[in-house]
Amino acid sequence: MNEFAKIMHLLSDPARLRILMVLTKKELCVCQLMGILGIPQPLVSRNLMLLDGAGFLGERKQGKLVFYSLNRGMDPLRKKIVSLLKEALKSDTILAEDLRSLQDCETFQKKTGRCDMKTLSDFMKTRKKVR
Amino acid sequence: MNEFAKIMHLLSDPARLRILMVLTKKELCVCQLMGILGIPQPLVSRNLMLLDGAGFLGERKQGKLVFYSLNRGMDPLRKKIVSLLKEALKSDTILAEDLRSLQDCETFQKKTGRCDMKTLSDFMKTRKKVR
DNA sequence: TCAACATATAACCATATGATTATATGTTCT
DNA sequence: AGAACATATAATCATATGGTTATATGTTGA
Repeated sequence: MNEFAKIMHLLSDPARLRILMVLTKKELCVCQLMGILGIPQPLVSRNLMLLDGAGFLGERKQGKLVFYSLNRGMDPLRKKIVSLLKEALKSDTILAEDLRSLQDCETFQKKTGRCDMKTLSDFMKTRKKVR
Repeated sequence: MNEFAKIMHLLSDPARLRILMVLTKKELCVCQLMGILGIPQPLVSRNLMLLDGAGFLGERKQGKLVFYSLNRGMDPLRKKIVSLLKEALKSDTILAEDLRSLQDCETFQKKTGRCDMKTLSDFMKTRKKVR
């Protein structure tokens, strides 16, 4: 009961929901998540730790970067929860915007080959203004 | 996104989860819930209001008593959430204990025909000691 | 080794929340 | 109408949490 309540609480924060949903689509590092979601780095990190600690994520280090992704080996309950989230947020406007930002971030990186916080977050800011 | 996060938060409290799960089995009034869950009345009331306000419950007044039950007309999302809760808490020990208390409460009321807070909550206390 | 960078952790504050106590509302029965 | 009772609401307090700022850790490359 209490364990399940804790999972629900974990998923009661929009920032964490957004992170989880974006990671559903693609493995991402912290700086990418910052840029895509427009959330400050310590907050992204902490929420990643929380989601990771609850068994939802996996991580992979590559040099300076730490890539987070959906944990492949989630237990059935968590899998069901993630399915429910996807379904529930299928037509969510904020998530839709996040996924567009993800696209933009990818094309930017393909062009520039860069993944540094400053360049990326500056780019994402201008991008949001353009729209 | 934010609306969904609010639903998650609603379900992040053990007391509310217990209330919702017990109401899954049977329509109950506030005093019955008090006795079964061992939760003080204002807390039961407030949590019922919250669950009701979020569309999970229906209520029916009968004299002094207010009976709450699962809302039949829940939207598909909420129905899925409730199914998930049932599944997730299928073998939860606290819920199992609550359901036993529900049984005891029913047999007590069949015998005595009473549903008053004092008698019921006194009985439930002795019952818990007996076990 | 030092500088630059990505990420993690710590410290802090304002706010939100759950639990409790007290009180109000509303119903039944005499 | 008044007493007894069931439920709802208000007030209060301690705690937990999200957001922010500052700092620490760890990696890369000069």
